[in-house]
Amino acid sequence: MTSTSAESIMDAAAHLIERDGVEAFTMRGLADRLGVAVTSIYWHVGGKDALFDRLVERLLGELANLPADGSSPVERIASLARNQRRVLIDRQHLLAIAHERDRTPMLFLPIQQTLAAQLAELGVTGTDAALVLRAIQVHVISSAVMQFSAVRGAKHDEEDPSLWTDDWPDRELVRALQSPTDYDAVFDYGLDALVAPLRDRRQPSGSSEY
Amino acid sequence: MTSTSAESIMDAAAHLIERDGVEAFTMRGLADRLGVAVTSIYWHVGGKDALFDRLVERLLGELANLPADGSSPVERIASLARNQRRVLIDRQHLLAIAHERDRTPMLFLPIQQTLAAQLAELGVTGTDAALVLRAIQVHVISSAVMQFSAVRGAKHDEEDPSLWTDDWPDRELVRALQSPTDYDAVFDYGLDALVAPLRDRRQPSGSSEY
DNA sequence: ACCTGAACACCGTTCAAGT
DNA sequence: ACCTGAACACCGTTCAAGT
Repeated sequence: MTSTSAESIMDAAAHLIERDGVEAFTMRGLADRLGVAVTSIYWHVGGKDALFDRLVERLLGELANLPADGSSPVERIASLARNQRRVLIDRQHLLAIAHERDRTPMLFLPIQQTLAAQLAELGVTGTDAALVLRAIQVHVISSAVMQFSAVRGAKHDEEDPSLWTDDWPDRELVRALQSPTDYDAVFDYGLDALVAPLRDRRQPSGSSEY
Repeated sequence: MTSTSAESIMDAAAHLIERDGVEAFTMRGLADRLGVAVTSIYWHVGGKDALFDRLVERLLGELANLPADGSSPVERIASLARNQRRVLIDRQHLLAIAHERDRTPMLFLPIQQTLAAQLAELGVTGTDAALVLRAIQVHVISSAVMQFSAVRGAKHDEEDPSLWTDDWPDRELVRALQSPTDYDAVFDYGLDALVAPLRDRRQPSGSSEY
């Protein structure tokens, strides 16, 4: 009764990828998992490309209607960014697929409108708003894309100590750089810097700059 | 006289990847290009993994000794970041390889020391310096990693206009978001925000905060 | 020391054939 | 409408064999 519908195939694929990673995924492996001939997958969802495209669509769905908590526009923008990031980190493998299929720009879309509304409340509009909006989006998505790869890389190789001369004065810095990167802290630092210029903004009293 | 040394194999591989992309690269294709049997490549440089590792090493070499122009520490930090970014964009395909092999953290290393020196001039040391340093590095590398994928993606698909209701008040914003992203501008905006907190810093008069 | 061809174990995908 | 097995054109890699 493993009714081999398109939807249940996608579920199995997502599960397999989540467990073994994208690079370990094969059509034949998926077919085995489903107890089905490979070719039957082609009938239901199409080839690997179509299957991955559908997975990205799923991720896009999860990104829609994210909550924006906070009592001020700036706080809501930061909240939105953090919530988007959380989903992307939770769905690392789907994010990796979106990346390698050149679909990362689509990840902008789901929260674009909400972000724009919050910026409008701050009086940020037009090309200014577009720039800020994209800067935030690139920060969220690109740092998530890289974190995934970076964290996996950190498990294998030891630090290269030869790059630091032993007489470098700031021992605390050297020690900090030798311990693994806290990507959450790095992300928050960057996000805070990005929204800082928005903090001393008038409410929509007009559009005066300077 | 195409002396098939390890070095000339790497040159050919880099050229092929630069021209046709990473995903189009095959061992057999490289062998054809060199007018040689596939197996001979294995003797000189090893398998595909070893070959890609060497390419990343090359990229690391290019990242060493980047110039840091500017009359103040903050300007030199920004200059360093921009120069690193330029190399990464120029070597997009090698960056993509480094990314998919989980080697992006290694790209931090070549300019880490120079960056630390400039931060020290500003009185930023210890764990503070480590955080700022990593925030800058993540900004440079991750945005470059993503830009590559995003720009290629933008060529295929048209914008999805259904997401913007026609009565959205800010027409200028909608128009700006429909035109392709200017990643240079987005990068500069982010970099500027990241170094902004460093601008109102004392010279190494001490370590007083607040 | 260097290069080769044959062979192996994998891929994704197509297609004619079944029910 | 749904599922199958066989077959094709590719991969990366190993290894015994040549010179």
